Amino acid sequence: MSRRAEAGRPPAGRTTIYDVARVAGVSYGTVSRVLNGRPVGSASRKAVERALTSTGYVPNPHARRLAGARPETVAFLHCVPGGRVLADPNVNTLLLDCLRALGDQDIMMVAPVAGDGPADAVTRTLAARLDDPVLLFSAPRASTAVEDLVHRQIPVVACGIPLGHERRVSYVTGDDRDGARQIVAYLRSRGRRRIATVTGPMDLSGGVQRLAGYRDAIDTFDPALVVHGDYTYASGVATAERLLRQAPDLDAIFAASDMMAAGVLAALQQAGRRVPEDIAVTGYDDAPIATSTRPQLTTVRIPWHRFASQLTGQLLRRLDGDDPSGIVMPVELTIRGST
Amino acid sequence: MSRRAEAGRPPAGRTTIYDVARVAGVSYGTVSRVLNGRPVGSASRKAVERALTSTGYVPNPHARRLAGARPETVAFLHCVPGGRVLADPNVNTLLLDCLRALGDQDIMMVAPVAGDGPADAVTRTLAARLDDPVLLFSAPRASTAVEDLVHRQIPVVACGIPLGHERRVSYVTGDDRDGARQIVAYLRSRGRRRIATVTGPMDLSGGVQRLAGYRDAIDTFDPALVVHGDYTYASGVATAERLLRQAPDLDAIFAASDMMAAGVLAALQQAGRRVPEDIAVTGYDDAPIATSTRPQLTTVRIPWHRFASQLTGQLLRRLDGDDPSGIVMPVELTIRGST
DNA sequence: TTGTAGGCGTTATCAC
DNA sequence: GTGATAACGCCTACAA
Repeated sequence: MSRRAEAGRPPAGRTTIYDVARVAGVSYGTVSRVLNGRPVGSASRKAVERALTSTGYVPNPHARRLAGARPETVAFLHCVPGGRVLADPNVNTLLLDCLRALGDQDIMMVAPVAGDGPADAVTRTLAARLDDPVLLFSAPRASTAVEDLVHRQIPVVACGIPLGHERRVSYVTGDDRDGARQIVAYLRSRGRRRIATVTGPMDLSGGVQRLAGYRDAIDTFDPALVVHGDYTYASGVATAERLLRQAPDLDAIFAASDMMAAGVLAALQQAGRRVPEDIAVTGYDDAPIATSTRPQLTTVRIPWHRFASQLTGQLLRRLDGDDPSGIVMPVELTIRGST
Repeated sequence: MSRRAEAGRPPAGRTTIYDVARVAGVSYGTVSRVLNGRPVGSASRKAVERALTSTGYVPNPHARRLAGARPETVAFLHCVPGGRVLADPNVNTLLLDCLRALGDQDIMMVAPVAGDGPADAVTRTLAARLDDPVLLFSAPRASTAVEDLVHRQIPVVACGIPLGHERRVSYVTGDDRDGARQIVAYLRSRGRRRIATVTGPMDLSGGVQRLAGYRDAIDTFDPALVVHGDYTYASGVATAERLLRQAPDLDAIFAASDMMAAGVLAALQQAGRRVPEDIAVTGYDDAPIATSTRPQLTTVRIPWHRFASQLTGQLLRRLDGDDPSGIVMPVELTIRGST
């Protein structure tokens, strides 16, 4: 006796492939073939299609997965504290593009919902129960969540290099080191000599690499010219104030994100310094805000659309069984009024 | 030959219940029993537990579902235009509570991710691919998404009465009609005679019922005293301005949400009307904002915590196979300075 | 082109 | 208590 019957109320089981087969007068194999677009005689095909709509058949995704079909949903995981809100415009852009591309493949995106708490703990909890392939954003080096996902053999594609897991998860990243190098070199070419930098988080590849590029390009390294931010506007304001105190003679600030650069701009204005006359300012990302500050930001443009398409490409490849791999996108200097 | 093998790389199949059984030296039935907390001899149990950790076993949720196990994830569906952001503080509160309660049952919550577009179209797209039980917020009367979910026999629990589907989806709602009645009656008892109302959307039960309660409680109905909002602050501002124009002699405004009431307050101050001296204002919900306006809002308190626990209760019952049912929560008047 | 036997990893129901 | 053994719904070789 089926459990459903045992439960004591109308069977009401969803209609299965078998029901459809019976109605159509063919074998269930044929129905499956129609469902998967395999060659089928036009007579049977027609019969099946009729039966399909007349019975209101809906496939059971679990049975599908169990039988080895490709996952039809991917999870979007953003490892930021209080991470439910998509404050990051870059992520937003990427997300929309990916959504569209995945939709074309009949794959939907889903985001695990979490309460509040320490970022890593929350992320880990979420990851622990995930079963779908994961699109990963902002995973810090120490993330135990990634560890867990990899161990459970869940395909992961990261945006940016997943520090500590470079070989086990696929990723797409901009060439951060080169971008930073370019922009700092440009500042020097314009005569700037005391160039400070506001870095991103040092447990994210972007933070590390953009700092590395900065060091590549400057002449002599002065610790007083380096302060650490977290990509947010607020941290741009705070770090700029600190820089002005500890290195009042600086003549340029390279912020590792446009959001921070905007904060830097605000702080400088507050302090009565003129941009770019007294101090040149640059950002990174070419986010929407880069053109709405005043002056507009010189920055490094990341090709977001191609970036997104590479991301979904990586994801689809992993779904098809390919091994993890990394892709580095070239970036390009974009000069505006802030320098 | 399995597709995995066919793909030409190490099988690497996740460890199954069979593997565990082999390692533990018991039958896989026993492993399953341990996994599900059924009675098992302490010797075997110990062996299984050891094997479980030594093999790093992780259950396959699809197989589980297919075999009839209870769903371990529910979907959170919010039918608002551009619905990704949780701007609504009430929803937020409910969500956190539900999250916790469901977590206790080892159920996780997931939100389908959508791009932009007309609310109903987006919602429908999302719903169409959902397979988990759904926690539904703000579903308008005409929602085709609900139609689809119900047809596919997916358990749905709504917050508020799902107009048009009252009998086929479970719900929890506050007693909106009674709440509105109470608050308007209170206004009258304080001598107010020209009482206007800013309603919620008329395709949501809250909008309809709170208006009905208003009509129950007033003396004579004057269409000039009724304007429609959409629960947002902005609509509170706009509708208040309209009311002042079309009924300059009003002496009270009952807004169907605290957010709108806050907007009304702002508009009245702008217009130079004193609250409560010239015009009394009330809200609905007892949202956080109700105590941060000035004056604070007289409002109708919905017992959010009990509400949330009823919501998850309804959900769990549906998961256990119970039929859909509705629960109406009593509400209570909360008097503050705005009246 | 079409039907049929496995198998995917669990749960639940049997006998033992 | 414990071990076999059917489901669950679908996909895919393989045989016809």
